[in-house]
Amino acid sequence: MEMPDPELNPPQAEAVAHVEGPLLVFAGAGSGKTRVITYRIANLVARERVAPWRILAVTFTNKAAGEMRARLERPDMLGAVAKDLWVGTFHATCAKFLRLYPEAIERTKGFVIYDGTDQKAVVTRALRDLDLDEKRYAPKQVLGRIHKEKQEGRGPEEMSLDSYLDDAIKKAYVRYEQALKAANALDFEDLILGVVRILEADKSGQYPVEVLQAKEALEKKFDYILVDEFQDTNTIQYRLLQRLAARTRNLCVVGDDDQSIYRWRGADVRNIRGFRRDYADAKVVKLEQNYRSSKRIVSSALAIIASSATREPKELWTDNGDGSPVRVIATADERDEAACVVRAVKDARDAGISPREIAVFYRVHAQSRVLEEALRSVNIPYQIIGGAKFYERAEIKDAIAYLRVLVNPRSDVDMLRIINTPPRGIGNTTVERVATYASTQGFSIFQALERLDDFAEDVGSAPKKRLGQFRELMRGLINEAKNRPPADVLRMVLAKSGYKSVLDAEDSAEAEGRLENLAEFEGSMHDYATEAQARGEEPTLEGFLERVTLQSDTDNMSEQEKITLMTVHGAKGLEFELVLLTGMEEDMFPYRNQEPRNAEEMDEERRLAYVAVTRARKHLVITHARQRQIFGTTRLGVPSRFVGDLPPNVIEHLETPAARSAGSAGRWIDRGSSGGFGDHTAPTSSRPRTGGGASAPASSRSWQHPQRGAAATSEDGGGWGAGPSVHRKPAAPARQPGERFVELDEDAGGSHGNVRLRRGMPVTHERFGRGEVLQVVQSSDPAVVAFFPGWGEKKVLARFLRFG
DNA sequence: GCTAGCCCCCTTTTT
DNA sequence: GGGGGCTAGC
Repeated sequence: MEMPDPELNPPQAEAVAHVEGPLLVFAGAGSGKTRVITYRIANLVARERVAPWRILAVTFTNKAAGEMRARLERPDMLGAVAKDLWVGTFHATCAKFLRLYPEAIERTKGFVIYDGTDQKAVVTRALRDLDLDEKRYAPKQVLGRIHKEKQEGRGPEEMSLDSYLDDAIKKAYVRYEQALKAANALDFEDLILGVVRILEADKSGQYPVEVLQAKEALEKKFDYILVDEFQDTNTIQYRLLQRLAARTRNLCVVGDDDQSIYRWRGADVRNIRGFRRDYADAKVVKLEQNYRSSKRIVSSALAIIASSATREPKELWTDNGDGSPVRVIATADERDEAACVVRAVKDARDAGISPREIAVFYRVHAQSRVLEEALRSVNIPYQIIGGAKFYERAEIKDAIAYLRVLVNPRSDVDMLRIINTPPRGIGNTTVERVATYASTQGFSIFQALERLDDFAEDVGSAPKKRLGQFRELMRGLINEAKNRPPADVLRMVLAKSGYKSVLDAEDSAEAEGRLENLAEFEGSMHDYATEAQARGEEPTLEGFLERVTLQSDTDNMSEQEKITLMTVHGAKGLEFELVLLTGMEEDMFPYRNQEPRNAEEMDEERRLAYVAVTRARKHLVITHARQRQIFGTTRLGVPSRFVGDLPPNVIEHLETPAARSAGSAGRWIDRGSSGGFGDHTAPTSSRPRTGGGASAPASSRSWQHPQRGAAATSEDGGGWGAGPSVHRKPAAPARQPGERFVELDEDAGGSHGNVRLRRGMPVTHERFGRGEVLQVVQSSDPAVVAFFPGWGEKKVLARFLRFG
């Protein structure tokens, strides 16, 4: 078992060779981070003779974990001994440990993990039980708050009560926790928090022996801990790491503050600074050489991230060649954009680029449909990551609910889901009665059914009979499920519950689709069984269910000859030869729904754009549309401020014919000298490229950098709603990055700047004074028909109005 | 008790 | 545009 002799640059080698004590690695995009982590692990095992099972490597996704393990298992790395490493996500790792000591967190062996939908169902019930108005306390909001508290490591008792609503939220939190415990269930946060609580138990005598035993085992468990994507850890995860590493302090964290894109779900970049504070003696290594992308791509990325407010000082650079220009293509609308993507993909394929090396990114899933349609219509194979999730389809959730009840009959969320699915004459009223009886007696639904006679007077004789039949069905299934392969259990459940026959009888395309999905689901159970056996594990229903809940969309990415469509978030950690970044318009990317973004949110959008751009190795194509239909409305779009940030000397502006005829003046622009694949966008009629700054002629598509400098100062969207823009040229028909656009509702609404318009909304016009919107007129320069007292109905351009 | 239709809302999403 | 949740009416 010899260490490979990798070619590492000096900082990489430094990080790999570091053995004892804390280590902080700043790993710029494409700087060979994965390589450093794997080599470091190999070094620990092969050279430092550390037992592999005493090393924990935490990754961001299961896929990343699988790849890391696969690399380490290669014969030229560690080979078979790598199997003993603990490699996994925070959640999978904690679940694995808690399965060993479920009593320490007041659960039993078969505990289930509730996903977001299940969690929401529990909260909704809790709110109902507490008689809290669902309007005032939206389940989603309350759940969000509970998560936040948990991510910060606070139970209901430690909650800070800031507003008058918090009292109720605290009650809901308490109830939620009770319900999970009663159901022998955990949510995602519980996995982390549970382990932290074990580790933080003291010997004061108030903790049961199970907890102290688990604590002792866990404290001794790991000698070396490595964490990838550290910038996206949250408070509780960082606390977990600190506790796990308390004994040895051999904690190595790897991250890049510029790629922190999960603040909205609790991730805290400040953990990086916290690490420096908490481990003042930590060795700090910066990986700044990018091996992935061309110079043009790297400088584009740097230009985007440069104006981010808080950054660790570092400079990404590359030795790679200039590469082909970054193409920025103006398109007429989302269909034209999709057509443009199709052409680019075809050209790339013709140029010999493998489809698996091509990715199409967008900011929100809603953008994917049009792209999918376009690709399908020309038979370009694609895979789409995320979006309508397979496991969230009703029939799959139903099947999972049945399976989970078999493993864990106390799981009420699941019982409530299947008790009348397929319809078996047990209506809401009956279900509510059972649920009420159960909760007042402290029973689970299933336990309540076992005591059906005790509350028989509450339900009529017919419902009682049906409840009895359902109970017998479930008893039978539980019995027969024992010692059967998971896929067999599923087939049995679908047959005996009547689920399959109901779908069979329906004879509709929709039912057909559901049956296909269930067949696919069964296939995934077979896959799981095969994989488990390959690892030398017994395939179990519990194991399968855990995998289903803890797996991510990217985990299912295939290596087929297909191009990949995904959100920018999904693209983290990946790389492609060609990246097509679509929808680069203000308010699409940076995305904004209703509220204006604050500076922090804008910074996160910026980092997201940085992540998107740095995924590309050789070619980067950025598209934007002048007009876009999304969420049922048409928006007029101006190029994203991030496009405006790109250095003029690396980009090439192009325009589709449709964009040209639809939009303002402008022509195909092509330097002719551009490398890269096909030149589909380049009719020969070209005029000199606009470049060199603000002196570009106003009539051309000169928006690439008309207001450099100004844009940087209005970073948080200060121009929005703050009256006429401070950094745009109002006279030019060509719109500027950062300029406001108008969103039009079908007949009566829309938004202008950060204002969402409705019919009847008050507006103010400089000459006509205050009025009321009657109609919105969609055109390249949108207008409204409004009624102004004293003037009557007037059609005025939206950009001359103030709203309110 | 069931279901058709209506209304509302809409980031990103791991796990 | 489309999915999910709720209501009203059968």
